[in-house]
Amino acid sequence: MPRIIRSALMSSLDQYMAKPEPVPPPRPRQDPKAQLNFRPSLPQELAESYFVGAGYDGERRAVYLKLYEPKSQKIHFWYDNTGHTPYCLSKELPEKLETNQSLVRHPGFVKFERSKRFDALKGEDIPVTVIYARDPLSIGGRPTGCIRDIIKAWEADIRYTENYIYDRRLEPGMSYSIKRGNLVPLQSGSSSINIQTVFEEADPVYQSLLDRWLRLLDFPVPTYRRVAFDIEVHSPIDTRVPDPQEAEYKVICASFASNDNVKKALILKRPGLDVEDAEAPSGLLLDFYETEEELLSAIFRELNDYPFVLTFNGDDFDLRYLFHRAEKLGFTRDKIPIELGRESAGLRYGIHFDLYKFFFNRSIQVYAFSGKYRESTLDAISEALLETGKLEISTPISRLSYSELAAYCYQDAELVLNLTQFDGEVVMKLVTALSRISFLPIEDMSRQGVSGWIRSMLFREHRLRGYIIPRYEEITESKGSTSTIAVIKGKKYKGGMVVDPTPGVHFQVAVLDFASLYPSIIKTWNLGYETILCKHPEDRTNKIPGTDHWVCRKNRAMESQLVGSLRDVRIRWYKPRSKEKSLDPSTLSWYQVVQNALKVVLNASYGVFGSDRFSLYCPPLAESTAAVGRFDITSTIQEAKRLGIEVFYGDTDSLFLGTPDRSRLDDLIHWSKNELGMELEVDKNYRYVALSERKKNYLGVLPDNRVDIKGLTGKKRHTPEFIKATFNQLIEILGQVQTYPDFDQARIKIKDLVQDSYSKLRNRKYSMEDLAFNMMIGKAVAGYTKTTPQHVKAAQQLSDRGNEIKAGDLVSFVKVTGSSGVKPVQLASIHEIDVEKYTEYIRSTFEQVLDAVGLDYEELTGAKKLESFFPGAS
DNA sequence: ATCTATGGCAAGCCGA
DNA sequence: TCGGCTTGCCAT
Repeated sequence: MPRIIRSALMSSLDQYMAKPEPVPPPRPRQDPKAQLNFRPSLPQELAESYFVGAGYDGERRAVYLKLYEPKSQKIHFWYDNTGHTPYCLSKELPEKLETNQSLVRHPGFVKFERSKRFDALKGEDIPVTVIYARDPLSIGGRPTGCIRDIIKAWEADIRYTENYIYDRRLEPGMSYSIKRGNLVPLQSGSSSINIQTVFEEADPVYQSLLDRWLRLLDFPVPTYRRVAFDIEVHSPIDTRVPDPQEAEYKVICASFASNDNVKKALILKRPGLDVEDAEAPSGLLLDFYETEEELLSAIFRELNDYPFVLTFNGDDFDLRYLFHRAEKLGFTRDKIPIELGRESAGLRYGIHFDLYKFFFNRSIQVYAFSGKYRESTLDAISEALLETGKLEISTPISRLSYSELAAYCYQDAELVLNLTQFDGEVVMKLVTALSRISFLPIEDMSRQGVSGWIRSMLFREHRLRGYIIPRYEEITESKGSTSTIAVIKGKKYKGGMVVDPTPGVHFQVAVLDFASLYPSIIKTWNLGYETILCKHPEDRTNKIPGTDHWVCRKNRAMESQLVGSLRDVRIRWYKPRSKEKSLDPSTLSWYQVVQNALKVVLNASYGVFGSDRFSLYCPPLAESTAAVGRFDITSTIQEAKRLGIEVFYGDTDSLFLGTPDRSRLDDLIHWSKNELGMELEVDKNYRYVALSERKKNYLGVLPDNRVDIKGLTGKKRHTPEFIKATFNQLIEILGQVQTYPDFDQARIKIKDLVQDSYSKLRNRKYSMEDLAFNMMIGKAVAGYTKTTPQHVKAAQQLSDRGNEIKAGDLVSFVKVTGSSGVKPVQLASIHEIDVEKYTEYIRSTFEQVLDAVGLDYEELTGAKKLESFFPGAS
């Protein structure tokens, strides 16, 4: 066909794809599976749509993108038309590689191509050979016989869709259109912010990074049309969770809750249950199905309708079960809209977002949601974030009535949906922001940890700059290991510094900290795997204080620039704006989300280099970062003392300082900026701080009487509830103290408090739940070989009675008199409680605080004569 | 089989 | 009985 004609036909004809077939008209439900063939929309023209997903089509041997068009709220597909092919790199020349028969005869081998890459470890361009392959599995992924097993290959263990995204400079979460069959990025140019004035940066490379982040992070987030779903499976044994691989039992119910107001439960009719009796809980639609085939077909139709499908553990249960169950019932693959991976489950049409995986991620748990939920169960997370827990049912699922079953099943779907809707949809916004920062589509990002996000961001930057991505051992071999000795046995290098506290009560204390300490150090010290311990002899004098390491003066490190620019964008742009009350609520909420997403990534950006599972593992880099941190805080303390400022305490990046007058603190802040290049900020002011001799243990009272408690047993999770409650009352009392003499009053109140608690304990007025210690069991009971801690003893007793305890379970136990010393709450009675042990526990918990404020526990409880260590008290 | 790092405390176990 | 070690939880 002549070229001209072909191109004229491009809009109606595509060489790769079958023409879209018209959707068949609805038919009566004779064969429920008949209408399930999934036909993707493959438009030649498409208005601006969000790039939300990517996959590889093995048949067509091409990457496809899932594009979400926000107006119609539908997913459209675009297949690669650039001829991009899987590849890996070799440092050998083609002439040499051609002699390797198993390589050139490999069925997946396509061709060699000479090319160049910048080798950042050497600091020079090197020749490389690009080895193209027929499909990604030929490069790697099969158990044996892959190209990467035949030769020493570079960049051979990156998922192909990720490779594609990096090479094509695609930006997940951003907007694209399709014009004449081609993918076209939205021409937004650069962000509209004047970089130079906000960030005072002259380096053009650095400026372009700042500009990139602002462009990615200021771009709007669409409303994602989505449905949450959940299934219930009949199980003959009430306590057993059905195996999704076997899928041997019937699916009896599925529920859907969507943000376009679908609330329904699909129910399988069962003998002995009368449909007429079923009364739907208000607003919930009940749909009954005669056969399981019909039910599954209806579920699949629903899944094919939504661009986003939310589950809680759908990867490992719901979707997996449905897939295998459908196969068992004779559905052919093309009639099942689910694609199973090894540890994930995807959908043909939409994006599957498994909230369990995302909320389980420790970075998300700790930094994004500041530890509000402790267990990654739907119940615990909803209770913490939505303040609505699950309804408990006592009847086994198999014996519920239709309406009970529907209500029970639906509430899970609704909770899952709500988890993406509360607080102005923060979760969907957060996911979008993280996807843009990591250059990973939502489905991939949400299933990886923060190290995967950082890896992806760095790999992408390597590709962008034409750097070869070093192999793991190249870095460790050329940079060696660490030069400091860790304080804690078994650790690789020395970490942060903790200042010995000055015990006592200190009034008017300012807490200063370095803004993003480690990321700032990575930025100002030009730290990266390529610059630390560089090849240039003249740079050996550029020492990292407190180590034997040096850092390059000539080349800028990519990590330093990336981490530094993310840090700047957070500190100088999003963080201040996230507190500006004058902004409209939705902008404000987006800034808070971005600020938080950046915090999550930045917090991990130093640690990953010290993790031997990280692909750019570089211990001297992590070590140097921590060493500069110690240097910075030590020199700041020195300077503070020189300025006549008292230093009471400090930990890693924070200093507790006396406040002689504000101007002297300003002097210190300026000194830090000028001498260290570090931004020191006043984080908060305490009316008073109580310090004991213990590090990481203190109590600080804020001007509004709120109290910060750090590290004290009374606040820890495992502490029995009654002690926590009493402890909180103690804190309440101390929060009222304004000046020294007020401690007199406080002491009397505390005395009453403690005595009251004692008498309740002796009279067995507390419930078992109040008395229970709650400890997470870190591994299976059998895994404790060295010692048998108390919570393990309790778990053992439960196991003996057939109550299986798994790693990660919370064990509740009480201390009892008798040989074992402990019993799980379920098995103990109030009369066995060991009052002495509990008395002792109260004492030690309270002493931690009372010590610090100079009150003596013995006196308080009347065990010793009344006398105070306190100035101002009699 | 997933996991950024190190420093520090309390409690209890267990062998010397 | 003492002290080192294990464990869990927390601070940064």
